[in-house]
Amino acid sequence: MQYNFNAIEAKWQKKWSEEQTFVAEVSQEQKKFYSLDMFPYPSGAGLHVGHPLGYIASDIVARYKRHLGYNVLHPQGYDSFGLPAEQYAIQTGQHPAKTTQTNIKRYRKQLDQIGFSFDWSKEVRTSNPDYYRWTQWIFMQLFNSYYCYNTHKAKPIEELINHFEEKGNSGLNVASDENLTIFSATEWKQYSPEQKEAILLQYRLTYLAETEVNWCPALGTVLANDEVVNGRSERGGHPVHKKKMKQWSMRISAYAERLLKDLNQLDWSDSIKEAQRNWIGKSEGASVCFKVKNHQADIEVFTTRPDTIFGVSFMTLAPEHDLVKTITTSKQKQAVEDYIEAASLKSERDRMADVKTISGVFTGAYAVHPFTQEPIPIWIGDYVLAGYGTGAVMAVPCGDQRDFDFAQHFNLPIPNVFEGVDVSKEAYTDKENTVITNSDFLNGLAGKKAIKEAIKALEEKNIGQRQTNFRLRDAVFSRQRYWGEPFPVYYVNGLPRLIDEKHLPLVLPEIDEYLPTEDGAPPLGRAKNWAWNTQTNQVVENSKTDHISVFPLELNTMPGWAGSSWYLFRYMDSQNNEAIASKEALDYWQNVDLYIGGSEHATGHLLYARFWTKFLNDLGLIPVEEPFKKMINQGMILGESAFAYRKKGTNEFISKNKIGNIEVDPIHVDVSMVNLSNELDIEAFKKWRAEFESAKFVTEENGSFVVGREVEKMSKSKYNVVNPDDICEAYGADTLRMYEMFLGPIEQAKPWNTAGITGVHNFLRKFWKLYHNGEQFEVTDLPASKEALKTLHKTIKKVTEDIENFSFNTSVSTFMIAVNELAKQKCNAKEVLAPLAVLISPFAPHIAEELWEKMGHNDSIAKVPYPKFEEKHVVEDTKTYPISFNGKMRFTLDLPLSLSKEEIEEIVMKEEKTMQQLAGKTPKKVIVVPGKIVNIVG
RNA sequence: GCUCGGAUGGUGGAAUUGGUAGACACGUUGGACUUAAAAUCCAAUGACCAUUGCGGUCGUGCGGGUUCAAGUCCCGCUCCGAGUACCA
Repeated sequence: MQYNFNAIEAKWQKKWSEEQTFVAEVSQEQKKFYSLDMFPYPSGAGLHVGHPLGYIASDIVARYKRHLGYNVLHPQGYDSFGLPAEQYAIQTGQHPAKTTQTNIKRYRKQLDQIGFSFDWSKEVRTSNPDYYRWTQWIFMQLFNSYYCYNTHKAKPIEELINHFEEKGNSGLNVASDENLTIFSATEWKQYSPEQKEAILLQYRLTYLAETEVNWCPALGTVLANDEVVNGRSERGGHPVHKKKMKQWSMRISAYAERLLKDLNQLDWSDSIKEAQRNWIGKSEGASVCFKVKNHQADIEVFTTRPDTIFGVSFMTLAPEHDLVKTITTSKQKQAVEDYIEAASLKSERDRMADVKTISGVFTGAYAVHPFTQEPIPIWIGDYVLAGYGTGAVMAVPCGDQRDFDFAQHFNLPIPNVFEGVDVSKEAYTDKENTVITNSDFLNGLAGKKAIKEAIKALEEKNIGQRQTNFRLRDAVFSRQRYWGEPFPVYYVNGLPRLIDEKHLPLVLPEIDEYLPTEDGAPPLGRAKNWAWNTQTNQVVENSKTDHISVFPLELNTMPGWAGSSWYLFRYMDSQNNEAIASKEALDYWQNVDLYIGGSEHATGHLLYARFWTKFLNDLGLIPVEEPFKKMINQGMILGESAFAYRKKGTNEFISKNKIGNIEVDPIHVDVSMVNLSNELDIEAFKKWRAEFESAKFVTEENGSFVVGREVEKMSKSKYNVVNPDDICEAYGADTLRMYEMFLGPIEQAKPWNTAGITGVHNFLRKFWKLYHNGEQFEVTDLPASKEALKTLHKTIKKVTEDIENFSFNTSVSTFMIAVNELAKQKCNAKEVLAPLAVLISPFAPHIAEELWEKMGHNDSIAKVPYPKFEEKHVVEDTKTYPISFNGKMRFTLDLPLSLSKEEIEEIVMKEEKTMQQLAGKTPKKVIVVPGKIVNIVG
């Protein structure tokens, strides 16, 4: 009988959906297991073959846990706000909601076709008002909270107001902006409501602040670093420069210590935890205050090496540092301004990455060394970043390589403060093994002791103090985009007010074009109805704005990570209209037992979700402090990107072999427009984007246009996406599932390649044939042979271990070996074949269901108890020993496992082949490891 | 640059604690079946030397080291991938 996978798979997918096989409800009698995937962004390119890799793995575990008797929550949804839909809207004029809807439909069809055991009744979409209502609600809770360092918890802002009313703002140990003005209770009471609100914003967990952005005047918008290439916009090649903008920020830095500490309790890979540790970047040291000569100003720096303070020979400020303009001398003014202008064109990443080009300008001003009172020249240099620490460093060239390089480049002195160390060629950065010299009271001290003494002196002289710094910056939360959650905020006299909870969701308004306004306001500035009437609590026409009862609404929207920071809780009770989820559901499902997704989210999504979880826990809204207990990071399935090369600054494309010395920018082209010989379909390319319609092409002699290829992340923005649909069609979902697992370790990245898929497909056909005799289904009730039972139990053991270790590729191999063996043994005993079907059902659920049904069962295989491994079927009494000479295996010998070390040695030494190998020589040593190996050393 | 990964046959990969390197597949080659093809089945397949058989040498990105024994541990590199704070 033919293995008709298309029919079988359609049949069972329909059945699972009709019978709601995988719907999970809170059940106090059953232990829970929450298996979650990072939900997809429904891109126009469709689900690509990289997505299912993780989904298949989590589905295998979900199905496996059901066999073990767990109540499994395994939901799926869509991260459906985001830039690509908006970009598409700009290009085509279609509403992002509409294209998103279309894309979701396609994703759903593709997901269904792979046979996942998702509970679709719990689906969420971050762009649904029913969902983002709660995202807005959480934003409001953040706005209404501050962070107390004494209790290590977020607290209602009212408590802070009470404190202000009683004691002013001194003596508080709470998270806030820097540069606070200290006020008394009396002063607080005299402040106007506007002044009070401005002060409170300095404490709220989400607040407005001036932040630097990449501003592209031609596009009238802010660009991600990603979208800026060599100081120009990726789209259109327009100039981009740094600009300060007032934006919402999230005070994640308040949680830095907890985010760091609680990593220890997570069952995540060490590498991801390490990445988060480094991202949070806790460093201990001191803040030091340098006076500026002939100015009132102070420059504050943070250093982890206060012990080297006598090695300071200059200071470097970020070009954007506030003081630069005031301290620069008239003589240096022009040079400094030019430098600032040049630096504003560079991206932060370029500034960090480019250590070879050393640049900087002297401001003409001097600081005063706090101990020696010597003047220290103040420079600006783009290796110092404004958003980092205080945006200023005390440069110690003998102890820091970047400072050293800077000093050497500009001929600045390099005083040595390390005893017996040569610093003429490079800086000496070892903290521990050094003794300080040329440093007054620090002379002769070493390591931690020197640091401690330095800090003590700084504190005594009141010019600095011990300080713990975090690299983690507060997260900018505003986007100048249309397709995101609107802020539930309106402005009274320029200060933010929240609309009342009752009136959520604040629904995204309609606009005529998805572009910024002519005067550079975000797209929501185009909305005709985007003002808030505080009388009726409704969105009304902008023209009604009177700043008395009708006020303008916020024009920014929230970033992509807002909706994904808490979605795991919404799945528990996704239809709830009263709360993010019911208490009952939150208490039962707790948090995610297994989270599978890419490690590229290591420091983005995974940190923000932890932050929001902790915050919601602080408010008592959820019972857990961490969202994801265990996580597995699937390696990326990489795509082969295609590039067309555009001559710099033109709209002329040059075929790969014609480039020669011409300077070109590589531009991603959609892989679907490129054939197997790497030739581009020029007509399709021209139609692809308006800007290419008038492009010119330099082709090869034969008229073809050749593109470049590179293996990269598979991503819509790289236009290199390959879909799983064709594979399901040609080989079936079970084959796709097993093939993706067979490709290699789940955590390892690999380029997509379908070369081996027939092997897996053939395996499933062989598996099917085990249960058949020619055209007839044939499984007998006769007892199985000893060998067959051995094969089965060996397989149970290995596959189970592999699932527990997330080593799915080796379980597929194990199934292949089992089927090869059972086929050889001509086994068709139900005693073996029934448990085998259960064993394979997490991997290939459709074929397993079908065979299970044929074996006479009416119910789904999904919740059938997992087969039990029995040791007695697999015990071995002999071992094939490798006999090595000097570590090289020469022959093998079958010996009983019961033999002792001495007995083994005796037998081996008597063996004729041993004599041959030794050729009359006496061995120096014989190493016998029973059950493992014999090694004879000559 | 910095942070985190990775590198094993022609290809994807396997190898529990350091203990027979290359399981399982793909591909290739040869054979069976067939009028033929497909499908299926059987055999060989790391490289090199030898080949009548027994065998031997080299071999896990590169260079060192530890060990009776290293793909695995240590030190130093090279190349590739991811992240780098507005792609998601």
